[in-house]
Amino acid sequence: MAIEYKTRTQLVVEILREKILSGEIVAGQPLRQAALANELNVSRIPVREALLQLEAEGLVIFEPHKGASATELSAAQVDELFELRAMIEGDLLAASLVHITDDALVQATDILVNLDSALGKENAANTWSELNSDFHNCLYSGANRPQTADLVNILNKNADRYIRMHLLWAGGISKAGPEHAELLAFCQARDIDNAVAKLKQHILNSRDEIKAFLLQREAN
Amino acid sequence: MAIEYKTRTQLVVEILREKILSGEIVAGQPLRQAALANELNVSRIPVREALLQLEAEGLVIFEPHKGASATELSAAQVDELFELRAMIEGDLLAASLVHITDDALVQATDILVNLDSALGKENAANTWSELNSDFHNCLYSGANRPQTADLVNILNKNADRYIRMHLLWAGGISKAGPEHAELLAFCQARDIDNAVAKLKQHILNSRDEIKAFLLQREAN
DNA sequence: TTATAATAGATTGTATAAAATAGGCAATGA
DNA sequence: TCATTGCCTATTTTATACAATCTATTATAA
Repeated sequence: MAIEYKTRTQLVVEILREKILSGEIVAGQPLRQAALANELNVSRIPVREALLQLEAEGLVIFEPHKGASATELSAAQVDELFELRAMIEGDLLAASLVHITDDALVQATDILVNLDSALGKENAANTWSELNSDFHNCLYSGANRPQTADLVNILNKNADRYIRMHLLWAGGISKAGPEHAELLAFCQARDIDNAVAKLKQHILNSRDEIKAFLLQREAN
Repeated sequence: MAIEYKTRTQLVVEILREKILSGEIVAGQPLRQAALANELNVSRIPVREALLQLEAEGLVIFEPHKGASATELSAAQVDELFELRAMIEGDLLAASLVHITDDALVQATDILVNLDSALGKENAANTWSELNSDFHNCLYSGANRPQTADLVNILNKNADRYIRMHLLWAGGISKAGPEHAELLAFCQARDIDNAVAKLKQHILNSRDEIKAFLLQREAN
């Protein structure tokens, strides 16, 4: 297997994204380029370019001469984000199920097993959200729509921070386990209508749980 | 009206985007940082950062140590892009029409007048596509979904290059004029279902025209 | 006391210079 | 002749240095 070369910028992107998603960098907090460069032992240029990339992902916002900061979390944004996801991912799943291979479905089953067993473990949030993303991407693999898949991944990178926060708080999206199983069953049966309905319901359910948590927190 | 400050990076973004959209920079052509910096009379750093932003918009692709190039145009991409637009913009319009103000509709009417008269003029492609974008955004102004609006604008920046190309070739999207008028009429009547249907049809029609052109060109 | 202007310090934005990497070409050996 | 190796050049990537801009604080005047 070929090793893939990574530029420092790319490494910094990954580190910062992880810190934002995990909550180590809290929303609204200004991101000082010099401090980050010092901490990561690189110059400011790769840090700057990494922040620009994260801006494109929506995790960071830039203001000229005022610098970057992690974007805020709000219930309104969650609403919008998860509704977009429900619509686009629903469409993507429908397109995918027409052509999806048995291989992909077997792979999805495997991921699901790991997903369930990940919940109790050490740093559940990281593993869980990664596997969760793998599971969904696996189901969309038959769609053959690269641009839409990219878009979904960007939206998911944004949704991820909310999901992780909720995982840390409540130990998990309560209904996710059974919902995943049902979704997979519909997919295996190539029952497009029910699969799409279940997927949308699944996404909107997690929206509701996360929103309830955020509203409660905003009240404080 | 406050003038807005622009960094050199932002200026370079605008210039390069314009060159790609207008076709002056052709797809696949490598974009040499040093040459661009020289031409625009800035250093390579702003050029680099501008290219990174354009990558986020999908107009440019980066390969480590090989540099950037304008992305290729293909009929398959048009299909995906315009179907995404039809879905998302349809949803956005539905959400918007519930709350849209009369002011916004009057403004849309004005834009439409300019749009029609722009067709014959000097550099029709630029003006037309800008006004076209304004018109659509105006109709979506009631939705109050900033994240979705951002997404739509990114997709439109991508679609724009195809639209401009087609404008240059055929003088215009043949059905756009009457379709815009019909769409606006449904919006003024707050007839959500028909408005959304018309919008989707409008987007998918332009897709068909553009795809036909691209397929013909690819055949050569 | 309040508001406005001036100044200092910090931080970003940009330019220039140095280091790292990829791709091509010539030299060497089978 | 063909393949392999090492070197050279073009280009990107990163570092350092400097200039422009913003923020907060202090001083001044109404």
